[in-house]
Parts: sequence; C-alpha cells; structure tokens
Amino acid sequence: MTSQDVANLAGVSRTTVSLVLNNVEGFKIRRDTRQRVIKAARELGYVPDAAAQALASRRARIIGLILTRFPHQISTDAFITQILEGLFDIIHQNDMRLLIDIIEPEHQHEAYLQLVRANRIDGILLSGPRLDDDALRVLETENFPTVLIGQLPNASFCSVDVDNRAAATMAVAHLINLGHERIAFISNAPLTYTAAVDRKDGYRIALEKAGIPYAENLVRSADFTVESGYQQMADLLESELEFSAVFVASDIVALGAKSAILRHGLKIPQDIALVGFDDLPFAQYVDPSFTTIHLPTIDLARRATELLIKLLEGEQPDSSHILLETDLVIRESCGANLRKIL
Amino acid sequence: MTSQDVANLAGVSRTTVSLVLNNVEGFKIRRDTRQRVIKAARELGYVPDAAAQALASRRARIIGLILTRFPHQISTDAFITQILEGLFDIIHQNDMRLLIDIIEPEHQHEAYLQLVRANRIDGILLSGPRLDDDALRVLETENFPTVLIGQLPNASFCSVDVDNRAAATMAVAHLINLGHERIAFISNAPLTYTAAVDRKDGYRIALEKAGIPYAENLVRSADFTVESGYQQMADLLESELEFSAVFVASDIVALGAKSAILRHGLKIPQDIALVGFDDLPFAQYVDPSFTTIHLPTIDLARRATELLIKLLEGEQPDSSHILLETDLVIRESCGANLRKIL
DNA sequence: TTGTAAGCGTTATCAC
DNA sequence: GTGATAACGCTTACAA
Repeated sequence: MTSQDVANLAGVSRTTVSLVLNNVEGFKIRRDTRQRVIKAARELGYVPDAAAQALASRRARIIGLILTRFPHQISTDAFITQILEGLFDIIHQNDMRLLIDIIEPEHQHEAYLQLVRANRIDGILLSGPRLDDDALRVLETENFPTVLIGQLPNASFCSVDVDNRAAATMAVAHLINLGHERIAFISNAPLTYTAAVDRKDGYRIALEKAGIPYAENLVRSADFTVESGYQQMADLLESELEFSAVFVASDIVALGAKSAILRHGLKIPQDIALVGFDDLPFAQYVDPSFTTIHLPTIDLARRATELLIKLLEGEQPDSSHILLETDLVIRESCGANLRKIL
Repeated sequence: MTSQDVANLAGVSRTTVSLVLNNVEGFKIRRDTRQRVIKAARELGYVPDAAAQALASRRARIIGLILTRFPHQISTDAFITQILEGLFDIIHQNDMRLLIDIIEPEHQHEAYLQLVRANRIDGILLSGPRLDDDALRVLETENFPTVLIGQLPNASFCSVDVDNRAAATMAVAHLINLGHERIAFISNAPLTYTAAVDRKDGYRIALEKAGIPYAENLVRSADFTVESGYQQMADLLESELEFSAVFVASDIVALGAKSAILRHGLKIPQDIALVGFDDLPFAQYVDPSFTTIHLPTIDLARRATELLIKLLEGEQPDSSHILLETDLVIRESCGANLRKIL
C-alpha cells in the first residue's frame, strides 16, 4: 500500500498525491483532483510510510523526551506522569509522536546523542538537566533544537522552569515565620542537578535573610527516591542534632522523611514541622498532608513542548526562558496556619 | 556523515561497512578489514540514519507502548512509571527504542493503527486492554506483533498479566476472615477494562464462597483517578448503606476513598476496613498504610517486553499467556492481623 | 495545474 | 571476502 496505489486509483501522479495529502502551500491543485486523491487515500486506508517520509523530508515528526535518571528512580517518580500529560496535550495537537528515553547519568552519558545523530528525533525535551552533562554541551554547539524543563546556567538552550531558588526561599520563610530556627534541609537530588542546587540555595538565602546561621550538618542530599529520604532523615535524627523543622525539596523524598520521623517516635508537625516541594498529587492525601510548594508541572511540560515545536518550525520564540509561578500550599505538616507568609 | 564516508575512510565499499557494522552472519570478513571499518566509523562518529535503516530493513527498532486512557488520568497514574522501569530494562538490552502514545478511549479509537500502518513501530505493548476496542481486533486479524499487559478474552494475543480474579478473591477473603460481612466494592476503572471486570468478579466469588449475598448497591465503579475514588466512596457513605469494609481495586482510587472516609468522620480500620490493589510504592507510606494486593508490575512489563521482542525476532515464545504471582500485603488499613488468611 | 525524475541513506541480492 | 547495483517509499526541484 503505497502512494503509487493512491495515485493509480485517483488517476494522478505520486507527486500530486504528496502535494494534496501534505497540503503543500503554493500549489494550486484543482478542486476535483484534490477530492479524488483524498477519496482514493481514504478508500485504500493509505497511511504514508514514516521511514520513507522521514528519509525524504529530513523530519521524523518525533520529539524525544530525555530523562536522566537511574532506572530504579523511575518507578516512583510521580513527576514523569505529570510531564507526560502536558506533553501529549501539545504533541497530539501537532500530529507528532513521542519517543522517550531514560539515560543513566553515569554510564551512558552520551546515549541520547545517538538519537540525534541517527536523526531519529527532531528535537529534544530534557527534563532535569545536570551540570556535568557533557553531551548536552555537544547539542549546544551543534545547535540542535532542545528545550530544557529546568535550567542550565551559562547555556544557550531554551528553557521552561520555575524559580526554584525563590520557591525554596518561600518554603523556608514559611517555617521561619512559624517560629522555627533550627531547620534541616534534604535535597531532592544530588547537587549535580541544577534544580537541587537552586533549592538548596533558596534554603540558604531564607536563613540568611532571617539572620539564622547556616549549619552544614543539617544539610543532606537525597536522590529522588523515597528510600533516600528515609535514610537521610533517619541519619539526621540519629545524629542527635537539634532541629524543629525540615525542608525537603521533593514530596517523594519527603514521603520517606516523614516515615523516618514517625518511626523515630516523633510527631509531625508537633515535634518536627515539614515542608515539601512539587505538590505531587498524593501530597494532599498523606497524613499529615504536606505543606508544600506547588509546581505547575503539567503546564511546564505543555509550555516546553510548545516552545520546542516553535523551534522546529523555525519560528523565533517570543521568549526563550519561560518561568512559571509557584505557590506555597499550606496543609497540615507545619501545624496550624498561625501567621500567613507575607 | 553517511556510510559512504566511512567506506571511503576505510577504503572499502558501503556494502562492507554495512556487513561489518551490523555483524551480519554468514559473511566472512577479513580481520583487518573489519578493524579498519570499525575504526573509521568510530573516528567519524558515524551513526546510521534511522529512517534509511528502517526503510531498507523494514524494521524501525521501535516498540510502541499504547495506553488507553484519558489525558487527565495520566498524571496520577503511578502504574505507568513502574511499567516504564521494566520496559526500559529490556528495551535497552536489545538496543531498541520506545515510542509511547496515550489514546483516548472514546475519540481516537483507532489512532494507534496509524502507527502500525506507517510502519513506525515494530510491535505494540498495550497496557490495559478494553473489551470494546475495535482497533485491537484489527491488529489481531492482521497478526501484528502485539503483547497485552493485561488480558482480553477470546483473543489470540500474547499476554502477560496476573490473575486479577483470584487476587481480588484473596483480598476480599481477607476481609471476610477478619469477620466482615457487609463489604463494599469500588472498581479501579470502568467495566470496559478487562482488569476491572475480573477484579469485580473476584469480589463476587469471595462473597459467594462465604455465603454472603452480593449486593449491587454496594458496588461502585471508579475511573483510575483519586477523585473518582473520593466521589464513589462519598456516595456510598451518604447512601447510609451499612458496610464495615471496602475493597478498592486500585491503590490510587483507594487514596481518594480513604480521604472520603476520614472526611466523613470515620476511622480506618476501626469504622471501615480497607483493602487496596496494586501495592503502588506510596501504599506503605500513607496513613493508615494500605493492606493491598501486591502486583509485580515492573516484572510484568519486563516479561511483556521480552515476549514482544521474541515475537519480533520470529521466535515462537514458550508460552503466550504468562501469569505472574500476586501477594496479599498486610499492613494497617484492615486493623490488627488477628487471623491470617488460610 | 500536474508529471518526471532525482535523490534521501540504508540494506540486500547478486556477481566477481 | 568484497563490491556493484537495485530496491525501500517518499519528497521536491524542475519541466511541461
């Protein structure tokens, strides 16, 4: 079943079939010819061969979503599905498809360059950029259409993100407003991830603003997973360091931290107040429900995809660094909402 | 950068380059020639063009993962990420890629046939088959390589699944063993999904075995989401029907049900005992933690992918209907584990 | 307004 | 053992 078959049935050439079916601008095709072609195509159930189309047109009509995570970090990552929801929204509108790949940060650093070199994908959507990702630098010099969901300092990529630093500051300021002074911090991810660095910076800034000294030993680093949150919090609790609150820069990690706190015989928020980050769907259903920073994740993905598609179409995007708003969502994990954040 | 460039640099023909790089069997290539080709390819950073390769070989080396869901059901679906983890495990081993598509059950019933017709994907992995999916029947008659994660009665597809009916029976039997007689049921999804039907059947069977009459008005249907779980449970509670336990055939839906119960001023498990299904990662972190049916989801995806790849390679799989084991995981949502299930 | 023909970069079938 | 050469099914100048 090829375009030739359609051409035969419609009594035209393959060229005409292509022109009609692709709605090519600048060609005036007679009404009836056009109708005949469309009818023939429909009758035969003709669908153009994707490989042939890609080879000839140099466009695969596929967007690649790259996640730099370890496999074991995937199954609990509630962020991913939110990204997918936003992504498909736009991708379907544009008749494109999604190829998704998980790249292990350490080993296959350059695995996604293969996708690019093979022309398998027209553009990349990269979630969670890392500072030490050399392959990303290659994409930059090659000017390959790429949009980051997240940010990378000193890079020329388009990006869609939230102001992680400001959001983290807001979270910690909330705790400070509630009277806490000894506030621990657990990052969402290793500090090679820019989002982790920014959230940690935000924590530091909030302390500074309040004149509270920054204590390195109250700062821990998790790695996306519930387990890492449990471990880091258990470690903090066993260290016998004093703190009355903790800012955990990821709701998933916070789930583990919460579990460690409870299993240590302490209560949230009475003994330890907790603020999370991301406002994942489950955050309002755990007990106590998480006071957390709401991220417009679905929208983030939507905007990033729109931006990428503009790039692919050669349009100059209005702005190449989009920053969406975050909110502090106050629930139960910090206790009564006595004072509202300024 | 084409295979011609590699051929030139190595001083051989494109044919030889192809033979060497693809490790084609049955051709004896001289050692040094082989080395020269490999070296040249590496030096040039040559990566074969995927479209050209697909066009010539009639294999895209892409597997399609099809999810038949509504967009709004995606973002909270913790099942998907688990599937992804297992999938990538096998896909990476086989140097294939993953194209993922979400197909809305109502509108775009046949959207994934396009993928097939365009030869964009070599095989389909379909999660959550529906009884009313006509497009699936087309795949069947066309004998397109397809593996279901789930099951479809009277269909010839290979499938990997758990015994949903038996698992549900086990869940409800647990409640009965604990002394409950009025047990409500909330499905995971509409009853067009085979898994939903099977779990409901399991519920019924457990009741029958215990001689407890099946009460239609204690049976509700949810649609994957937390919200639907909340609504159905709120509805049950407002109905003033008597029941001391509920079997919710999905942990996500159970999250909403739990919330409705608590907001109704009732306690779990004291007032209402709850058993979930899936054992999603968060199930042990909610409060009370869910007694639930553990599904080996990652393994399910792994086995399904292995099966599909076998199919693609023309091998006859050992068994075309794989059934993996489930366990009842006893936690807090049913109260003290007084009597152990037989 | 439509058709002819030359690619696109592989793989695969033959010869040599 | 290796090299021509013909597909693969489409797009796109260019010609008519």
